[in-house]
Amino acid sequence: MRPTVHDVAEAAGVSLATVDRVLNRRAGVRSTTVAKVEAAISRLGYVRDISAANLAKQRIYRLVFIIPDGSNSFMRRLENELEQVKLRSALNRTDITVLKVPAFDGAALARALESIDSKTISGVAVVATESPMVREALARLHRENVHVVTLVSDAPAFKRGDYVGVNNVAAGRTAATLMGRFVGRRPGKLALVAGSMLVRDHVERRMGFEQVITAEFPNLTCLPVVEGRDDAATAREAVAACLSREPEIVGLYNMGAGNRGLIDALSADRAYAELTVIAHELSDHSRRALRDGLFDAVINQDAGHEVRSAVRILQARIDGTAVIDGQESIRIEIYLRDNLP
Amino acid sequence: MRPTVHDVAEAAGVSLATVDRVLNRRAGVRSTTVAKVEAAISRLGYVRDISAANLAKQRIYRLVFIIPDGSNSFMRRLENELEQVKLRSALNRTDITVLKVPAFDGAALARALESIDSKTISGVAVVATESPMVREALARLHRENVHVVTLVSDAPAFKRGDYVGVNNVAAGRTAATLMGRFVGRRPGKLALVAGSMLVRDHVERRMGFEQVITAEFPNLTCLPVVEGRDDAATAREAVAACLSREPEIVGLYNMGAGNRGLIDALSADRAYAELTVIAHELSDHSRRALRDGLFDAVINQDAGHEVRSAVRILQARIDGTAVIDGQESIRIEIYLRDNLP
DNA sequence: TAAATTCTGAGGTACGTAAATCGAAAATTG
DNA sequence: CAATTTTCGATTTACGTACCTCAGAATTTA
Repeated sequence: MRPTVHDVAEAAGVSLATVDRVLNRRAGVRSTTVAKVEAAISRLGYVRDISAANLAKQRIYRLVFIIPDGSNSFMRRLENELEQVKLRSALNRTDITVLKVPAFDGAALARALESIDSKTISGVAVVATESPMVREALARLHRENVHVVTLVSDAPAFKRGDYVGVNNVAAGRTAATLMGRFVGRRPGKLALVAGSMLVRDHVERRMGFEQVITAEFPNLTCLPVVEGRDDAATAREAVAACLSREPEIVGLYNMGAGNRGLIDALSADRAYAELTVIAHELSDHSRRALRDGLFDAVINQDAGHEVRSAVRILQARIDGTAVIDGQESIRIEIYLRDNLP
Repeated sequence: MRPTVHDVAEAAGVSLATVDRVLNRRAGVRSTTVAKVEAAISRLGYVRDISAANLAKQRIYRLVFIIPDGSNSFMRRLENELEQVKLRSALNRTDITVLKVPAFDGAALARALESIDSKTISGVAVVATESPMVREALARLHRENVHVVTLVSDAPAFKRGDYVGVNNVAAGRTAATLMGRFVGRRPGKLALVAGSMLVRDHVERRMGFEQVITAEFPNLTCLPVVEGRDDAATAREAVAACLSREPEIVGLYNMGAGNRGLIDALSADRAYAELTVIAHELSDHSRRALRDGLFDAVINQDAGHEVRSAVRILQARIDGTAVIDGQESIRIEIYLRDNLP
């Protein structure tokens, strides 16, 4: 049977109240007495029963998720997964509020962060944009003991919280290796498609991609990035124009959203079936494209995993328990038509 | 605020004891009264507070994991992950017992299953071998309300539990697509290495692999399987012999354990660096081989994820709560040197 | 209608912890 | 040494649920 506070009190030769004061770091206990209690705790191997504690405490994990508004499909997937988690959140004494802020707007993000009341909120997960105001707002939260995880886009200047997401440079490198290996030795050009080069993710993916292509596949050259602006029609036009302009293209890397437009453009001409196409984000569209042979590989990060990880990490930080690294590390997933989940 | 049993009792116009009887399916409640209570429950959206219930119930999730003994490295990884989970299991009121049984021994497995006391054990996770005795033992557990998940190797005849693991045919197909695409159009032979063809996983992976190679890469032919017997020295000898015997080999697929021997054999001759090598299981050895360019890709299933999933699923079945499919589905992971976690 | 049986209510204790009060004891200060 | 402050003990209530008892009400059976 697990030892309880009563056992600890008895073993330490103090009263239950004192054990409680030590456990909850309340004042009014001599340091020698603290030591006695802690000795008893470790001697007995006492661990606090968190569910009982939370029951007594009437604890509710009040978390806030801040994600960008707009049409970015990954953000919409995150939002959708958050809804799923919210449906089950009552079971875990967890209350999640989702705040949507305009994308690429540091000031708006900072305002959202400033609006968080550290009296009632104990954890924040945020898709961070870099800016001094944001940094200061995050620092304020940290000072006021609100735990923070940065989601998807790491804010490198803020090192006091956890990061949930992938390394996008590595994701770009992964795409490049697949591209280079799939294309083979023949020379040719590669078309790069991005939603917008304002998105940090896309910048990083491109960097990783070009690094590897340049260093390891000298037969291939990257064309300037085509911007699809997160819109199917625009993406379709842009890709179609690029493909007809450049007959030597052997491969295409879509580093962001806009798979639908890309698929439309590729479906237009049967000759394009020869192209090696690598895209990001597993969705209904990209799954079908994989099955149909239009896409050769899809790089993905699991939005559901990210949301659940963020919640688990925040809960662990609030409870003061350990996080399981293996469980919370987000993978750069590679999908071919054969290993679709 | 969440509604409690008190609220339900009041709303239904009955006493707390009656609500309790309905909730816990105790006898002695008229069906009309049951209906009244259930109406109130759904009207208020009452959900039982599981941690409070478990506290009151003094519930401990007593789980048994049965895994094969022997040198299979994936099983040893499972065992290791189980140890990690056990370290944290007190926090979750979970008590895990690990039983090791001889590999490939249906009778021994059946005996282990029969030894499980359904009075004290509420969930079993088992790496199942197919056999009538095993099937009967699993059916007994099901009859006695012990929840079962089959781990890694699905026992197809037993459909009353959950499955945690990957589709190994699909894993083999994935390896084949990578192989075919990486090798390119040049003709050649492929060496296949297995631990032992007694292992169901390896049989399935081979089937998937050969399916895809035959159907889609006519330039490639698969050589007969080389058996490494899960032993580094044996594997090294067998692979080296095969490689020197067949000069036309362009690729090598190791569908099971024995990466260490394989790496040794490949390191012996610099000419082998040209080979496309795809292996299973991400370990220190295979990571290094990936980094060094000796391996081109590694297919992996996350042992930690599988163990944690099995535990979560069993807990959910015991509590009668829902399982989150996206969280519990095990992925066929592809690792290149660029996306190593 | 009486007797037997089935339902239901009221109330209690328990699980392990949190948090509070209040008085007593101990330590520190002047 | 007295006055003050700090430390500690004993006890209580509460969280939401489980499970028990016992008496009384409602229903069914004889």
